[in-house]
Parts: sequence; structure tokens; C-alpha cells
Amino acid sequence: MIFIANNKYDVIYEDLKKRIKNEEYKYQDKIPSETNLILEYDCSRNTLRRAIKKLGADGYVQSIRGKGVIVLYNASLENTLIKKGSPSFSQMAERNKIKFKTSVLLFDEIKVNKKLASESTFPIGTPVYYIKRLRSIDDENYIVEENYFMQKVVKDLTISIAEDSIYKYLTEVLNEPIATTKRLLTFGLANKQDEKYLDLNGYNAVPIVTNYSFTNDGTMFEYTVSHHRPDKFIFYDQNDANPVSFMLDN
Amino acid sequence: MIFIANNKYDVIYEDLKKRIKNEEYKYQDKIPSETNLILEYDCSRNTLRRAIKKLGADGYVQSIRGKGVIVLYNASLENTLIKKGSPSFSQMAERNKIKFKTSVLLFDEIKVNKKLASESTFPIGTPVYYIKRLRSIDDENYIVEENYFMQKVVKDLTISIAEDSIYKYLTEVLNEPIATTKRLLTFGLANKQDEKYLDLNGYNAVPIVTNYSFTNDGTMFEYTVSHHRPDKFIFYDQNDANPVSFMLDN
DNA sequence: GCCGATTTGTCCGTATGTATC
DNA sequence: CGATACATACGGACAAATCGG
Repeated sequence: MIFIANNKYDVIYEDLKKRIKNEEYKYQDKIPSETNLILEYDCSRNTLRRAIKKLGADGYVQSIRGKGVIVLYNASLENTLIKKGSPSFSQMAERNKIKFKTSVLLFDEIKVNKKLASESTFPIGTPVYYIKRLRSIDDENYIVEENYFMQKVVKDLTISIAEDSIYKYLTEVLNEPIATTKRLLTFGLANKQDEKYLDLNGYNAVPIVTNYSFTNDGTMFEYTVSHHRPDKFIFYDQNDANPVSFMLDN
Repeated sequence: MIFIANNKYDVIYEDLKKRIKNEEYKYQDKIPSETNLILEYDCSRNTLRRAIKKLGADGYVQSIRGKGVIVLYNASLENTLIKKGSPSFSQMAERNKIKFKTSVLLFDEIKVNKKLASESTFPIGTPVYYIKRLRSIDDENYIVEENYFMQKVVKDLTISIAEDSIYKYLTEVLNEPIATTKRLLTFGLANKQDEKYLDLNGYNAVPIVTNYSFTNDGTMFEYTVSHHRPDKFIFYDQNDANPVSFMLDN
């Protein structure tokens, strides 16, 4: 899949990113000043700064007032990260890019009961699809997950759609893009289902990702709990602002 | 600690956030249009949009072109998240806000060898402080961590500083703020040190957070590996853009 | 189905403030 | 102190999506 940048600031962002990755600007180098880049890209200051800001948010550069913009991207760091885990296996991108083989273990229509309501925040009585699926690649199982989808949003779901891609069905058929996902990562002792389906490889616990997804118009329509294979799980973030992790303290 | 917003857009951001949290604008409501908010806050469109963008990045709202800006923040979802883990225990904020009791298990000055170089990306031969520390609250141990700090940046470190807060020393004494941290989260089988210090509570594996921190001028000066208590570990993010998680596939 | 009003998205130009050297 | 660099803020123009009449 080729990424097409439609906006001017995205074009500039992609171009600068390419230069950094090609090490035209290396780790700890300064990139050219705003003034020079404005001339080069023939754009306004706002547009250029927007591109720089995005590079910063993605961990490629760091702006320093009065000095310039410095490259943080470090090819050798990137290599050690890639050694630890192949980016081909991005969970963020999983929905639309990676070809998981998906087996549907259970497919049902239920109404939200009190217990499910308290963990999902769906109102009691909401009609939802309840699905259990197994995700695998090359006959190795990586994820066992339970999905709850609001029937009001994800209309006329079938097993064969659930075996393909519900995300694709949502965006391409129902024309309902996913806007935001809030995500919680915890670790839990493996249950019988985990033992049955996942190669635990000596671990007695698994990473658990809880997802709350929102449609473009702000409705929380999905609640999903995924149990991951523990030995190959990696979570990476290069952000400095938002992600917050903490521990239970009860 | 009281947060003081210096900039106009931060003042607007904080005010709108407060209104959302007070449920003046509730989940799925539209907030007033740009035009109205510009009048209310007596600001330019750019300034207002900057505040809105930040609210979006933090997961509070979602903008929809042609329609408006919709509230995603859901008090009841927030409550279920808080039930799972107290935000008082934020790892992001850990460095400066939370009072961990810190015991120094080991304090040494070493030069980076080949093995350390390959996992940290410090150049071979770099002089670093090598520190092992145990973090606890109320006599319960939560984190065992190994730090490597470049001596060129973190000058004249002592055990008593390491027992207090290296972050505070960096910012307040050396006047060297931390700009960015890249973070990797994995799950590994517990070693003898984990068994000795952490209450594993039946788990045979622990969450491992690997940190690469950069100074304001773009130097990677810290490499840290933290082993966390597994039963109470939580990682939360409400972002849709950057964080990427994936699994090893070798 | 079209049109006009409303709303957010993109882009431009300019002025002023602040930090660095 | 002056030159350079990024940060904040203002205002205006046009594009694109949505919605109601």
C-alpha cells in the first residue's frame, strides 16, 4: 500500500522524514532553519511548522527555541528496536494492513447485561454482537480476542465478515470510519482459553489489551479484550506527551 | 503542584477541559462552534483551533468537518478505567510527581562495552553511571530498574542524588530538561532479581519497560530497563496516531 | 437534487515575543 | 548588542463536508 499525501504539510512531512531516514540529516544534526525550508518548499511558515510539529510528535526531531531543530532519529537505535520486534507486526496497523488469518470461535447476538455494562460502559440492554476470534499467522496463534460491537453501528454482521475484516466492512461497506481508540494494557494470569489456543512458551501470564473504539461521530461502538501471546509481545511508543501508564494500587 | 498555563491556547485548552470534565458538555454533545468560541475567548481562529487540537490529541473531543466538535470524554468510562488502576500511580509522571521510596542497590561508574553498546546504542567506551534501584511505596516494591546515564550529561552523580531524584537533579541543578523519551514495553520471564525483590503474586513473568531518554538538545543520555510488578501494571493511552505495538515474529 | 448557510480543514502573510550565540 | 532561530498570536481567503429548506 502506497501512502499518498494530499496536503502540502504532509508532503513536506514525508519529504523531511525521507531525508532523515536517508541520513541526509543525521542524529544530532540540525535541519535547515524555518526560513530556508520555507524558501525551499515554497510554503508559508504555518504550513512548514505543521510538518515540523508532526515530525516532532513522531519522535524524529526536537525543536529548540533560539537554536534550531535537531534530529533525534538514530538509525542504530532503530535497528536495535527492529531486532527486538519486527514492525511488520504492528498491532495499530493490524486492522487493515496485516493479513492475520482469523478463525471465528463464537458468534452471537446478545444484550448487554449488568456485568458487561460495568466493564464496557455500554448501557444495559444494548444489542451487541458477541464474537470470539483467534488470530494467527503461518499457523501460529498470536491473539485470542472477544469483541462486542454495537449492532446499531455495525449493522448486519455475519460470520464470514468476522472471518475477513470487520474494519474493512465498517469503512468500505458501511462507510463508517473509526476515529479514535482508547487502549488499556494489562497483564493477567493465563486462563484455560489462553492455554488452549496460545503457545505460552513457559509463561503463565499474558498481555491483555482492552480497546474502546469510537466512530467518526463520537459513538463508542466497540469493546474488545485481546489476549496476546506473551513471548513475542511488544509495545512501542515514541511520544512524550500523552500516554500514561500506571499500576494498580488497591 | 498547580499547573500554570502561560499561553493563551493553554488557558483555553484548560478551560474547555474543565467544562468537559464538569459535564457542561457531555459525552456525544457538540461543543460550541469555532465562531462562537472565538467570540467568547476573544482570540484568533488559529489560537482556538490549537486548543481544540490538543483536546483531540488527549482524547477529549473529536472534530468532524462540516458538523462540529464532539465530546468523547465519558465519565463512566473514565470511572471504569480508574477502577482498574489508580492514576495516582502514573509511570509517566513518576519521575517528578510520585513519591517513590528509592533504594540504591548498586552504584558504579563503567565504560560501555560491546554488549551494552548494542542494546543501548551508546558508543563503546562511553563513560556512564551504572545504577540499580528499587522503587517502593508503603513498603511494597513495584519496580527494579537498571539505569545507565552518560556522565557527560549527568555530571557528578552521587548515591544520595540517586536515592532522591535524578530527574530533579537534572532539571533543577544541572538545568538540563528531558525533552523526549522513547519507550518499549515487553513481557519477560522473571529472573532471580525479580523473584527476590518483587511480589510476583503467582506470575512467572514481568512487564519490562525499556527507556531511551533525550536531553533538550537531542542527546540520548539515558538507557534504562525497568522490571515491574506484574499484577498491578497498567499502561493506558488515548491516542490514535503514534503508539505502535507489535509482536516479535522471528 | 440543488442551493445556501454553517462548520471544520488548509494555507497564506504579518507582527511580536523570547532564547541563543 | 545585533543577528538568527523558534514560539505565539492575529486576520483573511478559499476548500470541503454537512445539513436543512
